[in-house]
Amino acid sequence: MTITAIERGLLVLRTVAAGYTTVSEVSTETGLALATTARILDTLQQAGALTRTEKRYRIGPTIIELVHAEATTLDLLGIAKPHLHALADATQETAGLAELVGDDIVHLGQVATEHDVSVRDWTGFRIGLHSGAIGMAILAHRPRAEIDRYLASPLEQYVEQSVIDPDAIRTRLDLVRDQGWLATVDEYDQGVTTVAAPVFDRSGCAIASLHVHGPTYRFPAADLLEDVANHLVERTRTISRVLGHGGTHR
Amino acid sequence: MTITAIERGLLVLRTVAAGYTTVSEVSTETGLALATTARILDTLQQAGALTRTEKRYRIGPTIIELVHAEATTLDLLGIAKPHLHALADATQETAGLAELVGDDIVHLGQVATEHDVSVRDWTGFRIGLHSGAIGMAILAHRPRAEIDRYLASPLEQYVEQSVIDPDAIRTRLDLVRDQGWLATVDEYDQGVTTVAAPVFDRSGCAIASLHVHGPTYRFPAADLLEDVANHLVERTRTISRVLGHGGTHR
DNA sequence: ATGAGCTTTCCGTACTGCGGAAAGATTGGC
DNA sequence: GCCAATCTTTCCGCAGTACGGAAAGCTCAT
Repeated sequence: MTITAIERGLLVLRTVAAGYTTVSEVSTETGLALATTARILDTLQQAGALTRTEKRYRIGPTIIELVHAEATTLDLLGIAKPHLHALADATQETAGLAELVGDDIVHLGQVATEHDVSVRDWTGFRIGLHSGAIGMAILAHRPRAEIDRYLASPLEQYVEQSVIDPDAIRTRLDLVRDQGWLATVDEYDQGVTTVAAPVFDRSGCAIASLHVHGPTYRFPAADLLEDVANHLVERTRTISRVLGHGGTHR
Repeated sequence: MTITAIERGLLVLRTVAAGYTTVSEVSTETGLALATTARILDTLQQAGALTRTEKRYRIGPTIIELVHAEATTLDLLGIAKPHLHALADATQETAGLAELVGDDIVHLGQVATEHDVSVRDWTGFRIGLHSGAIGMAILAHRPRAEIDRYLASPLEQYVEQSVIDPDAIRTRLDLVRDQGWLATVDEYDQGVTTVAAPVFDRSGCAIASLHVHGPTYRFPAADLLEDVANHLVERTRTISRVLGHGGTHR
């Protein structure tokens, strides 16, 4: 059973987008009663989904914001996808992309190698920035006030090895800024090592990170951490450039 | 009184756009009961406002289409606005822009001169393509099959002087193609003369038209029709170029 | 096999959303 | 200025929709 009022709300939005902009035009086109149409239009307007000029309605900021959030995400993943494939091939481990949303990271997508038969898919998963390399790679390149505010708030201990001491986290953030990447062992998930590097937007703020992760017992292979990290940083530099940034190390 | 179900639908959409993508995440974030949240998500998904991959939701095509319709309209009007002002100044009459929507035109905006104190604002008004110069300027530069289909359908007689004979309309369309513009007297509205020219997109199809209109008793001034038409065509050529088109007459 | 956590479905019922009608507002013709 | 036409807004009685607690179902880790 679906909700008729929501269906009608969407029908009215589509009708307005199609160019029928007054109460009576929308009522005629949708077949809804005038009073019903007026009430739906008013509800959508008060919620910001429609705006009203005199007696005519048009699509409002709330709808535009929905798509902006979605389109930005789709663009970033599209740009990153070939790089994720390249990283997965080069390292023979899972490569992934996560973006900053509020004080959390959200996984946008990942690419596994063919021999990773039972790899967990983190796509859509959301977790705090301090949870591991993926989040701290981003946090290190956020405005100072934002970092201070985040570290002043209570930090959740996701696993036994979660680092929640602000000073210890600051040390890690310094490391990210110095070398351009961060590796964490067993923090994001038990038995998983993660190497991550930040992706920058035009303004120089980190908005996402790219990472490679694998089981700690085999990843990274002996003496190959720097190699993986260099591959990673090279890819994030390219992606950042596409987004209008000059790269971390000029 | 507004409609709670529609408000909740929009709240759920905003929550998904913010990165909370599963039923339980959305329920927790919004404070809605699990069953309620599940039903709202399902309704939005069936209407195309959300899409679902496994147990995660994201913004769907219906919402993206809403904004596309709106954004395209806003872009075109923004581009045309300075030209409308220039035309209004040059002719001392009202200049306007209308776009093609289905088999109709919809007025996007108009600019009146200061001495037009009681001019009617057609913004948002929708009417068939054959209603006058504004629509026929567009129809003349649509694909042949589309013109045939339109002229084969019953045509509404909006006013006494409406031309609804397909052969007579085809003659007018030929005229538009020959000279680049069309003038009609008393057809769009009683006592109003309209001069219109088409605006082209990148592919060479007319998607909108620019027009100047005024009371028939004074517009256009004696022997100045060609002058007004030339101003108009010049402006539509510039706008079309911005949209990626080479112009009607190379 | 079992427990935890999440999703889906059920179902009794309260109150939300509905629409016809009336009141109000605007516009244009005379 | 008056009046008719048309559109918008508001009212209100009521039918049935949407609600949410609870249970059933599913998935995954141990």
